[in-house]
Amino acid sequence: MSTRRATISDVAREAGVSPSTASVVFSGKTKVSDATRRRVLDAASALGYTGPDPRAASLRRGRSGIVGVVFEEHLGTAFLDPVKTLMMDGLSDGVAPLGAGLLLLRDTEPDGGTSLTTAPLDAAVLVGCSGHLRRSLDAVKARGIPVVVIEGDAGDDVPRIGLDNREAQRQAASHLRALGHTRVAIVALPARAGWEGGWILDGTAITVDVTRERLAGALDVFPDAAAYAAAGSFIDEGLAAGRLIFADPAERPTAVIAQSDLLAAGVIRAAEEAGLRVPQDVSVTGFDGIVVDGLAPYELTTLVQPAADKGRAAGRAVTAMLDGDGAASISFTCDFREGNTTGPAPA
Amino acid sequence: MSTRRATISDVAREAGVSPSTASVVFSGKTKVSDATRRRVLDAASALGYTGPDPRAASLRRGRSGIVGVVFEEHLGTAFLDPVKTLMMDGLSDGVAPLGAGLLLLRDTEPDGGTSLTTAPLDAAVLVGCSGHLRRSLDAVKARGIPVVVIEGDAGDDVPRIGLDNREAQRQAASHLRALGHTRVAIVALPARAGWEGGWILDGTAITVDVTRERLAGALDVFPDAAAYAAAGSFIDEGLAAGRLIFADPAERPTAVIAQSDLLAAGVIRAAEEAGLRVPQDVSVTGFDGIVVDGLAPYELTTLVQPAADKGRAAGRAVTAMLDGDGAASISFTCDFREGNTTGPAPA
DNA sequence: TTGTATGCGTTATCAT
DNA sequence: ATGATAACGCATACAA
Repeated sequence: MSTRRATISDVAREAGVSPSTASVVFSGKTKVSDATRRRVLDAASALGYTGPDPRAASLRRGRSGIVGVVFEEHLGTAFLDPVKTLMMDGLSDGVAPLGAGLLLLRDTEPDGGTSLTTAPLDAAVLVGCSGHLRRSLDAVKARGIPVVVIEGDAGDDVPRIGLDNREAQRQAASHLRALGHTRVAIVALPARAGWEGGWILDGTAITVDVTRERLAGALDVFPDAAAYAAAGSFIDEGLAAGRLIFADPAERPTAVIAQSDLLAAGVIRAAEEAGLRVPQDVSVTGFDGIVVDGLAPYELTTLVQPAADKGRAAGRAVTAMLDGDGAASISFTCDFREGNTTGPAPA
Repeated sequence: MSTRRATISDVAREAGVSPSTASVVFSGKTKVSDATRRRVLDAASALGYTGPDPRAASLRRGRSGIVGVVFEEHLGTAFLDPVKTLMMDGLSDGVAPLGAGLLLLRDTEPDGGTSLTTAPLDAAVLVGCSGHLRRSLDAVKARGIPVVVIEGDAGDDVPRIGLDNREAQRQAASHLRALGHTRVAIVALPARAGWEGGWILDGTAITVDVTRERLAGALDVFPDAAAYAAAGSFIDEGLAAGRLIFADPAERPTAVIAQSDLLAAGVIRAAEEAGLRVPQDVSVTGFDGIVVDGLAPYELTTLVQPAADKGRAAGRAVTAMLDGDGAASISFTCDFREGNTTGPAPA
């Protein structure tokens, strides 16, 4: 048998037309008479030709139809976070008009592997650029391909998809204050990469933007609140933090502001463990507005962030940039949602 | 400024060497004297050349360095499952020797989007091919690129990464029988795509392989056990199923075999709700061996499946196929792990 | 160790 | 509606 795969020229020859005509049959860029289309298609199936080679097409077109998504963490870790997962969904939508697929990339690339510098990308989306993704950013900028950053700051020339973290968190805090709470504790996201969990003290440097901004929002309302930064956004981390916070009955806060819904879920569990009722004895707020699997019957009082919209916006931004239009930074707004985990401060 | 990006020829000219020499400096395929390498690198940075264009390189090489991963669900849904997430990690490892990245693809592609037929893939991995991914499979086979299937059956000519679902589940069931349990209920995974949850009756067609196999394993030991198939692998689904199962005190089983750890976690919660202690009043087994966030202090009695290994094996299989070697199907084995959620049947 | 020549498979442009 | 032509940017076989 023939050892070589058929090319579009083979098909054209078999069909008795020119290669360009055959090409057009597949791309649909120009009108073709039904008769010739038919002949070309028949020839193609006779030769087992399944369509243009994407590699050649992308060279010729200058587009690969691939958008890289860069995470700082290990893939498995990244997707443990429902917010990131939703964002991917939105991103997937956002690049749809481009007809692009998403290539998963990690910040730290194994040697010789496909990386930002060697992958055939049309554009890239960096997720959570808190100083860490700097190298990736440089690589991408050097290649001159469009980039946008979600949840992070990459300088003025890189469009940024953000969130009103500080204002939103302030809203939740104000809600608690209005309910009469004064003794409040904060359970924060990690202060920096590799953070193992611990209290945030005066000298603690917080390099994660999201953590810093949400903390600032809470402190705007409760300047004296103590904050414990967990090692990650997990229920079990919230549980651990909650145990610390509820350990001393004398110092017990009447409300806990958690920086994520998962942390909040853990805090609630810790409260139950300590024999505290939510919200009668202690109020808890979350952040994100995701569905926390297994949290029923509680409905968190939380800030609902438009995670999927953020992804979609990022997709649209790179699409616009590829079309030669500029893309501006966008800041999204959270929605305050009152659930049944907050109530009046106990007397 | 210059409107065109520099190519390797430009660099070569600038450096006073031939294009092939410049090429070799970047690919490292051949020895180059330090002096010329230096000159080429300098010329490159002077021209702002950041390395070979991946599109051109992949056309020339015949490899794109991209492996497609095809899911049947929406991306966000797929990654809600920790098992899939772990599998992705393993897959990412498995294709590392290939130096390949992972392109996320959905079975049902939006028109005109990057798809199995238009993406520059070297190989593809189909996840969960229960009849549904058939079309994707055909597309990939037509293109003649290597495919492997995880958790599913794609015919004899497609290597398959499997699991001893039936035997493993039988092990858990036997464990329960040895503990004296006789009244056992099963909480299964969905019976088919789009399943909304419901009891599995005699006539119920089960098209999801995993569900069918695990069910068979449980029925091998408890032929009369009733089985409720949930709408998905979520804690809340397990909770709903558990409520049904524990509703009638007279018919209450002393043990529940759940087909996933998340379902088991929900069942445990339902038991607590019903005032039943685990494992004193009711035993619960899971499947997967993942860490269920928020389940502490319970440790599930479960079957630990090597999720990451499955991914790794899939990666290795496509790597082997690309190297021209054949790849055989592999079946992995689960490890039975006894936790504190099973105990002797109540008297 | 370096240079020369060639083609990878396509599609955009322009002419017919 | 169809065809001729010319890149797209690179890596390799082979010669020097």
